[in-house]
Amino acid sequence: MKTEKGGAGGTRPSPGVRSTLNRPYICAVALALIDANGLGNFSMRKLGAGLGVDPMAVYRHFTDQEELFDGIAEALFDELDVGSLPWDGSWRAVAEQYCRRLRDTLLRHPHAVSVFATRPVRSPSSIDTGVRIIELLQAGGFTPTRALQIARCLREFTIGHALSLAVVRLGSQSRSRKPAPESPDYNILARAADDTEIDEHFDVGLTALLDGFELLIRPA
Amino acid sequence: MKTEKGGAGGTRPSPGVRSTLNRPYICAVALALIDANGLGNFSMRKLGAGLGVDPMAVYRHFTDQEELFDGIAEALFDELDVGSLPWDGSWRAVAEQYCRRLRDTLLRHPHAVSVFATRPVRSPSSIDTGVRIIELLQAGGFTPTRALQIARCLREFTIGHALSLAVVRLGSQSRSRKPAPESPDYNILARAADDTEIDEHFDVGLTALLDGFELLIRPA
DNA sequence: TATCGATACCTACACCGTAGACTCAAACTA
DNA sequence: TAGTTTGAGTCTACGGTGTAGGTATCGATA
Repeated sequence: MKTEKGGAGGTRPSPGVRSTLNRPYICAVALALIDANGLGNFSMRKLGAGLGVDPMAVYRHFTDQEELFDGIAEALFDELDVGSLPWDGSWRAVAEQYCRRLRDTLLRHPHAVSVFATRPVRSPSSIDTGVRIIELLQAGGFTPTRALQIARCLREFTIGHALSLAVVRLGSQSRSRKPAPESPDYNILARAADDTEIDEHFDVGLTALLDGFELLIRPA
Repeated sequence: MKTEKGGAGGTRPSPGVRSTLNRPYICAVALALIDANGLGNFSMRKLGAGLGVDPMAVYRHFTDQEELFDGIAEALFDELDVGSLPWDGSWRAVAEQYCRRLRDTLLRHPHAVSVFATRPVRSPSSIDTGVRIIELLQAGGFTPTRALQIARCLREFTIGHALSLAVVRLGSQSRSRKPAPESPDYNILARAADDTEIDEHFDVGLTALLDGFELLIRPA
């Protein structure tokens, strides 16, 4: 086991025998492992195995596990494909689509949501997106300060929602199930919950938030 | 070191020489350790040391670390003191105070926010609070389904905000600082950020959210 | 006093992140 | 072409982790 194990490189020159590892590819494999086995079952050693490489090889490309996780968060952000947002439309359309895509992307990787939620993403494309959204909000009539506040609120609501949903979905596979309707524990909360899909409230919250922001520039 | 080490019990009968461990006390010590040293430096062994007890003693009271963290989350929730919320006031007043207190409590324990954010809290007092808030929302004119959705949105926004803020505050102690104003990286985002305290937007978002919800029962 | 249950202790195991020294082939220099 | 450098990947090893399983000790009960 020396030089075969083909497929270590994403877009590297010599495609034949063995291209070198690179950050995006390592992140993609790490994310796939987390998706498949859960964050708790992820380790640098298993990542090495998944890459067909010595565990320490990863440390040539990332100083530590923390930095690897930063890379995974950036990969998740890139999966949004912000470039295809309706940048020509209203601030509201962009904000809505941005939040929806962020939510959908995160929920596609429920085991990795907490990785994304627990660090600030500072990749160029992420910063650039932030700038564009704020410019759009300013063009829509918000002050610079207000625009920044709104952008932060939207992001935090969306991440909070995705994290909460991922936690509930993954937890209900192994944790306590809900009580039967005859039980005294079947209270008003449970009854309402039975009538409500657990993820239906995102639209409600997002709309409320956007409506509320609109009141700031167009008072009723 | 056998039977002294006084102070192992919170509100236990025999206060003299050595009372037994109990869940609330263990959680309180664990939380204090996390506050002091960070989540990454916490371990069951260090908890044992902090309690003045063998590390395995904790396993008499919690089946594993996960369950201990569940207990910590419950302890954080209890710190809210939901009993003293203005339950006689409007749904809006209660919702606002609830979110504010949740936020303040979490930010008092920045290293523990992710512990709270990554599990559903199912303690009786937490469930009871959920029920009361939903009843109040229904009394305010929302349908049961809508009430549940609103409660979830408020909770998720608040947690998302607290998590994001905690991450930024803790991260900026050791991570990259912001660029100087002359730098080409000092873009519109950084400029707006300089004029905006990082935590000033919570009120903006919360107000927008509540305004938006109000539109559902009192259309403009 | 004898018994028992709960509580805390101890040992040990498998696994973790990663520091530091290594091999070895490709790339550059003379 | 011969010699050298560089850098990716390997190997070993260390101190730490969660926790399973067995043991000792103490208070309450019979």
